[in-house]
Amino acid sequence: MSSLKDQGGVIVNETRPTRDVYEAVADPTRRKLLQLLADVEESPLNELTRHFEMGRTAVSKHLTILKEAGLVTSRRVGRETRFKLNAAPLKEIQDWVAFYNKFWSVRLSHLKQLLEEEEE
Amino acid sequence: MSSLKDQGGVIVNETRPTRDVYEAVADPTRRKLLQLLADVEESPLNELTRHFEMGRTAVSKHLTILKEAGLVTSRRVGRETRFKLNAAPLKEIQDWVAFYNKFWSVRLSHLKQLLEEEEE
DNA sequence: CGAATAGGACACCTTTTAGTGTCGTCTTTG
DNA sequence: CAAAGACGACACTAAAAGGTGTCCTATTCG
Repeated sequence: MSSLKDQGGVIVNETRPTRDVYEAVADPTRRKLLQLLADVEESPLNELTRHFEMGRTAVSKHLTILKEAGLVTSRRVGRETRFKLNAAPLKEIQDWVAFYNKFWSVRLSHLKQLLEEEEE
Repeated sequence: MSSLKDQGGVIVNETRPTRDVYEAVADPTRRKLLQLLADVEESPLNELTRHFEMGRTAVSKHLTILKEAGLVTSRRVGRETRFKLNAAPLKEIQDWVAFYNKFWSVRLSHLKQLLEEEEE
């Protein structure tokens, strides 16, 4: 499924993302996985699973989804599969949310005025 | 339904969010709704529905979810219900994603080196 | 007033999600 | 080399998500 093209180089672990990054990040378990991988920079499934109250299979599925979104890469090392964070796709979310920044700023300036008028 | 507790406070249109903002934003339809509301600043269900290829009921459900996440507020005006953007809860996402910023920055510094070696 | 418009409230359906457990295979290690 | 460890691949399940259509009530408007 995911082609491992290692041409001289660097990561290239997956075909371009097949899964919406917003969706990938919607689940708390998956956010926690990203967090864990941010700390250790590489970790096998077994180790990751230890931090959750669910089975290995479930965690594996979550990691698959993260991979589909391009948020993690994996490589086999001996009998274990090591996962690694790839935060780049999160840029899409950052750009998206940045647009709305102005709205909650504006809102705060209106707020004082609002409070002096009334409440609903 | 939604209690208006104004205890010394601010905004206050809904009981505190009962729905994960990440989840609320995971659906493309709901992101488009936020977009639409960003443009017009207030719009009735009927008008919003016009921009989608789904029934009024479906759009209404999406708006309910956005409300539960605190991302929109609504008020009845005559026979219509007008919805309004409240972007503030998105701050949580912004803060969250900001943390990962450093990871793709690091990546970018590797990129230049990468480009000088080859391209795919 | 009566028709049309806007929308809430359900009941219902199909697909996806998020889990589980089991089995087989490869890798390590005593 | 045999047992244990780490996974991938299924098959399966319960619940949630994302739609639909229908009915009923308020509100507007000719």
